[in-house]
Amino acid sequence: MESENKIYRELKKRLTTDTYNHGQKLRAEVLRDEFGCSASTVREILFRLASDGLVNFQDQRGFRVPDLSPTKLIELTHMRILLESEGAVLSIRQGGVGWEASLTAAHHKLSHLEKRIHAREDPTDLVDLWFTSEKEFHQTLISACGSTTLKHMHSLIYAQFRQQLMKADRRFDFISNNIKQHSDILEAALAADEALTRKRVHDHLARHLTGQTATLASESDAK
Amino acid sequence: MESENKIYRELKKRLTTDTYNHGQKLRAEVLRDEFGCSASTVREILFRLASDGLVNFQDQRGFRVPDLSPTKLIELTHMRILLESEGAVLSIRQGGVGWEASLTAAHHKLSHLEKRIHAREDPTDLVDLWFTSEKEFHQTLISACGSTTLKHMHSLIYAQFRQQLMKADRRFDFISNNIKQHSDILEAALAADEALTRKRVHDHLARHLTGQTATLASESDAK
DNA sequence: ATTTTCAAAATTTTCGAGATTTTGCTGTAA
DNA sequence: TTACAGCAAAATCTCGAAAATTTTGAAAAT
Repeated sequence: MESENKIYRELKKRLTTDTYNHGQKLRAEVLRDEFGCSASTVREILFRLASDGLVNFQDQRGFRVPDLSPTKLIELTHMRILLESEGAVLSIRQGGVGWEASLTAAHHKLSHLEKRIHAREDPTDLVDLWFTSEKEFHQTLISACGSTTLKHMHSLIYAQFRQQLMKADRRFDFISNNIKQHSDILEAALAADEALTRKRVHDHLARHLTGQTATLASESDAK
Repeated sequence: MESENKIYRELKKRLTTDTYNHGQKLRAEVLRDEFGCSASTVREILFRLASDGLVNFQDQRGFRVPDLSPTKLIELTHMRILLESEGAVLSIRQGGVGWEASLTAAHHKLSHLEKRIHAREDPTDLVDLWFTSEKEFHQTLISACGSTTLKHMHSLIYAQFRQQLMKADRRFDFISNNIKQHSDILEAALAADEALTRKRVHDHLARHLTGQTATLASESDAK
């Protein structure tokens, strides 16, 4: 079972990075050969990933990588805004110095990495690190919210979001004004400005929604 | 697999009603005998339920019904408030007459049922129906929000909430002012009053949080 | 040329037995 | 009495193969 978790994590990583094509079939027998375990074990893992929303399952038709879906990406973005705004504000209220410190630390790492990537020509080997750091920054942002449930929901949504975005836009996020947006969020959070934090989290996450209809209720409240 | 889904639904029903005790072990071999399938099949189903948060899994130690946790119940309540407020407001904006009609219908059924239960002495045989109707009312409330993802998250949270509440308070919900609260929500929703709908959804769901610290950020906004 | 039929091939699902790990009991020593 | 091994029983996990189902592809019919 320890190896089962290992395989689970490896597959999850592949599904949230760029390894497989959307719609691609995931056959238990193929993965069994690759990982050196039985097909039943793979099947269990694929069921878990299906519950996570990272894999599609159809009765008698096996498992597939989800299709690219702009609609889905919009929905996931809205959920992230909802959960991260809420989690960030709660963290501001309850986090204290410890939280501020860890958020600053997470931002520093991410910021440093983004600068390195910008400097280079071919950042392919730094991409993995960037993904880890970006995720960690957003997780830290909500880490002091006091709700395991909220954090768990967020991690489910985040993984699906990453999966969709990865297929939708291979140029990734570290271009343009992404660095500034992360800094802006940190600034608002450290200032304990709840409304501003909400707005900046929203603006940061909504950057992929260009031209889309505003279907998030909180959006109208966020000025 | 059709039978697998059947077993999944049956187990889910048991876990969200009162069949098992918290902490109780769920042994694959026992369930296998009961459902007439293999232990591996049961194992798959239990893994799915574990991902849904309705069952706890520990490596090499099998599956258990989750313990009663007041903290968890509070967190789930907060998530419900967050998701249902958002979903209700979005539905108000996008639902149209069709949504209003179905919400009225759902409320009518629930209301009728609650009156029947109040009239009787022993409502045990109506309880099942009430659970279905209560769930349906809340699902209908957010049904026109336009986000499959939001609805899916909500259904996960709702099931866990029901599971926890069932163990925490066996007197159930149809006591006290529950009838009025549902009517209030319907009224606010039909009036398309977004702020009032948020407030009434909040008040309705927060009724179990008596004396608890207010850890939900939206709470302070909801006057 | 298109559709239908049917059997072979491929894939998915189910199953029970063997391997591994945990649990509970018993006896021994401090 | 308590603590700690050692051992037996029970439970869990892994696996490969049999059974059931779907897909494929070629021949026959329209």
